[in-house]
Amino acid sequence: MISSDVIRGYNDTIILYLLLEKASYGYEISKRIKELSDGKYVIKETTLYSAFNRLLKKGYIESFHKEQTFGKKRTYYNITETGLLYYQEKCREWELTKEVINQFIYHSAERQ
Amino acid sequence: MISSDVIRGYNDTIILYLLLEKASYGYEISKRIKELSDGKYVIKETTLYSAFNRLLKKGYIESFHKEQTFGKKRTYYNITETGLLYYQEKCREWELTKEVINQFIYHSAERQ
DNA sequence: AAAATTTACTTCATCTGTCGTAGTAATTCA
DNA sequence: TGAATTACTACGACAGATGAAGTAAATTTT
Repeated sequence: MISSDVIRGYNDTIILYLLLEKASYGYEISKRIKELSDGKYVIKETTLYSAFNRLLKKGYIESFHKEQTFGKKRTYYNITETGLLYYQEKCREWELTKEVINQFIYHSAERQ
Repeated sequence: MISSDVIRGYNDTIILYLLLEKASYGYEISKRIKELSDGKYVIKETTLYSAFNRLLKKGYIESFHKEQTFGKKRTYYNITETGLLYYQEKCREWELTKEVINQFIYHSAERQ
């Protein structure tokens, strides 16, 4: 299982990525993360919802409510323009981070 | 610059990697990190020394003093057997983590 | 020779993101 | 009808990173 210290700081990015696909809500996002990571990463509920609050405060996402006659009332989230910019910046940062950490990792065979 | 949240939890691994090369001490390790990362990552002093303490407590490194007639007295560190095992585990974890995060990153061109 | 810089740390307090525990409440499934 | 799933919220604790500040010896610059 993946250590939360590594993912830390990338949960926001992961969430923004999923909101780029489409507006969504907590439960759906958590399912999607598990799905896309092949079950290798399961985000904790509290981590997810505290990430939403952080992202809202920073203005990277917006919340709204859909009219719905079925199911429990959900809070949906949308990514904003600044949220997109932040996401893109994080993607560049990730490439850099990968390079740096790779430098200190023993790679079992030939690959970098 | 690299966000500390990502490196967080990999500082220990980075330090262990450098101690695998040879026994070393704080200042030298910090220089080496900067050097090997091409100046892309500079570890903070307090981060480094608190990492040493953590690693000592876990038994992943050992400290000793070299006899020296020159320079200020240094505390040298060695990696232990369990330290090596931990390092190897972290390397495997890193490969997994890369895969997972990559899944949520927009890659500008074709590469994975 | 004095002053500034570099080397080599230590202590302490604060911040942030993660996560455990717990609770609420509606809806769907058996 | 009871259990499980969906969809959250509140709160407190913890760990790692970091800023600020200080110490002190050694080296380099002026």
